[in-house]
Amino acid sequence: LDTLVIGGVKLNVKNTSRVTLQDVANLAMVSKSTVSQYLNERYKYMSVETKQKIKEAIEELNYRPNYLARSLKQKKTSTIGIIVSNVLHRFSTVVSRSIEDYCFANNYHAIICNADDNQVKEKKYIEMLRDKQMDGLIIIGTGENEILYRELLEERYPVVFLDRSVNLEVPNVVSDNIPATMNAINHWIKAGHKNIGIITQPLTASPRVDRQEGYRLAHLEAGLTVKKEYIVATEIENMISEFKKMITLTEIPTAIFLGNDLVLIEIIKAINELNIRVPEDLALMVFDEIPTAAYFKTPLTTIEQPAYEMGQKAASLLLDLIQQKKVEPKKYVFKSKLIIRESSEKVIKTVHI
Amino acid sequence: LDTLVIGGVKLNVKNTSRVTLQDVANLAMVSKSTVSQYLNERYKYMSVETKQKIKEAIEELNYRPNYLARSLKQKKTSTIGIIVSNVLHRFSTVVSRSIEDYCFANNYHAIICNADDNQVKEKKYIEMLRDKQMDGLIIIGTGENEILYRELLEERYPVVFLDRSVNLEVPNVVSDNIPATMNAINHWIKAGHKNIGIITQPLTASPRVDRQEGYRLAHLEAGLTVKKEYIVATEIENMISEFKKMITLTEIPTAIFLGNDLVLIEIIKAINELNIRVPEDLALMVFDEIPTAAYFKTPLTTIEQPAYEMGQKAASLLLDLIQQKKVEPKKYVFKSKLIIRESSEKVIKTVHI
DNA sequence: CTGTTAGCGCTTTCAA
DNA sequence: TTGAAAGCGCTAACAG
Repeated sequence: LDTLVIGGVKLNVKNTSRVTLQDVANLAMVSKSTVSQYLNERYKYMSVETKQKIKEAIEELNYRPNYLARSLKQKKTSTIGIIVSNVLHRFSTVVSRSIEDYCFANNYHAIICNADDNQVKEKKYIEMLRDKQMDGLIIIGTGENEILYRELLEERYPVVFLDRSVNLEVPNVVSDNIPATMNAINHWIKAGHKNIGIITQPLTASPRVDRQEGYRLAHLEAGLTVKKEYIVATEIENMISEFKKMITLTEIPTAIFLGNDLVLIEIIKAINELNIRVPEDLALMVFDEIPTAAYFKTPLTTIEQPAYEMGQKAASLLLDLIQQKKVEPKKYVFKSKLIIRESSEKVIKTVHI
Repeated sequence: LDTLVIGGVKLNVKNTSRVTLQDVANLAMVSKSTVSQYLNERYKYMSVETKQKIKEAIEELNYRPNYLARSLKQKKTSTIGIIVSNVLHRFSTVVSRSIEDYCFANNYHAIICNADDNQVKEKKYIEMLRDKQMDGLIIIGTGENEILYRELLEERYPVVFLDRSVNLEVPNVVSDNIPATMNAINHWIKAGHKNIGIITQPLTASPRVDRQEGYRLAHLEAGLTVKKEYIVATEIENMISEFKKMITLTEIPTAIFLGNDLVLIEIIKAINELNIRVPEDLALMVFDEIPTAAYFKTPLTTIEQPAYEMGQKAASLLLDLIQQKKVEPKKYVFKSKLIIRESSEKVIKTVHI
């Protein structure tokens, strides 16, 4: 305890790093509650002198309130948690930045956790965030903790799912994966492609399932058969070898659809190594826009999701939930956009016999 | 309050969402402190039956401890804050992921905040993180809050600076910006370039200053004059127009060094639009590795920083500081690596008279 | 208009 | 081996 003498009055004051509301009250010679009123801007019936005294005491002591104590008492932290499945996706970066912006503007805080596509890690983080009394959660889930998700809902804990949907009564912000992929595949079918492949990560997350489903539906609608050998859903580590298998089939695909940016980064390595020409030997599209897509050796055709808008929507839904406003527990679907560049533009000549 | 009857004993228990330690104690018919002992694994003198009773009560009630309350009492949160200058840099993504990994492995948590290259936002976040009683901070600073930084140090608050150094007695994890840039520029000078440009964001952050300095030193060492018109340090928004000015000088640079990935994304737009050939018309290098650098129309020469290692180091320094271990308040310098690809490889023919 | 009082949910002596 | 009591820093009824 330091001793501070002001106007002849001697006061004990804790050292600067741990000034409390009590210290301010002592110095201003009012009670704790009055200082608390002041801090919470409940000036209704506060005299000008009291206000002034408190203000000076706060400055003098360089006082800052302890949010932990406040939150404990108020039973709210004004903080939300974000579980990101994998921070290395560009999509995740943009989404979490968007959510943070929304929170900042609304005096909330966001804490971002990277589940790293790992179910166990996701579970630990969800529990931790609850234990730290986050007011709510936005989850870009691994999709593999359904029991836990269900528990959260049963306890009426505010949660919004993003990107990856779950079959639960909860708001889901997603993009139109099925129609967007159908549209992309149709573009190729119209250009004459008959042997189209698709590569995604394992089908543990709904967007991957939906993209594969869109691929399938486009084929069915066009009356084309869906060939098992052209459909790969595997871990990043095995992707190159699976790709190599696909392009050594007797009937090689003329076009391949890539499930996301991480898939692209793998496949493009192999394409380069094997000197495959894009799109002459193989046409390519990627789900997810890449900032430099236009400057590739062959500019890349991509599907752009409105990531920023999706983040804003998810954040606003969550804050509404937290503030007990009425929120429909439905899917909020966002439209994504096919951006055609060279990599997909090979025309297949049809041979007439 | 719900009523729960167990073994003929009637107990009042709060509804599931807010089970407290007191509820567990009631159900197990022991005192709060005994439960607390159990939670903190102080089993020393605890009877097997007590342990068992508590265990069952916790499961029965689905109890989870409130970290806020614990932190308030213990005066530590086991959480650190990360201030990132701009999440859109790939470097920041990798660094924060690295720090999070380190924390996860050490039972700490990291909360990431995006200062968005904005001094005011940075200040707000630093204050918020302190008010939330974070045990320490890793700052990739805007560099414009020196007074605040100094205050933190005076209060002996654990802080580590990363990427951007400050002239304070504090641990700084940085890469070798000056020699790395000199090395890169020397590569061009040896190839015969005499008119080399450099474009960075404004000189508010030390890496930008250092990269420009490395550029300058390489010129001085080689006895080449440094031309003002070849040095640009400006906001992203003005970058394209400044670049266009540079390439309409009477003596056009034959090579340009780009300060980071965000600069590249701007400049490459203009290069494409103006149909400038790289490296024939203009050689290019970028500070910062880009995952797809090898697959550009002209594969990009880059300088790769050991971002992951830097994150690990910063995190370990900070945890040491927090645990009162001795930490030298010096610069911890990491070596970056020049990765030569085509974009820089133009040989200038020297004309002999 | 301001102070008293009683907690928020947990930890931690100290005593029994 | 366990429990009682005090208190972390703050807020909010309620009195006065």
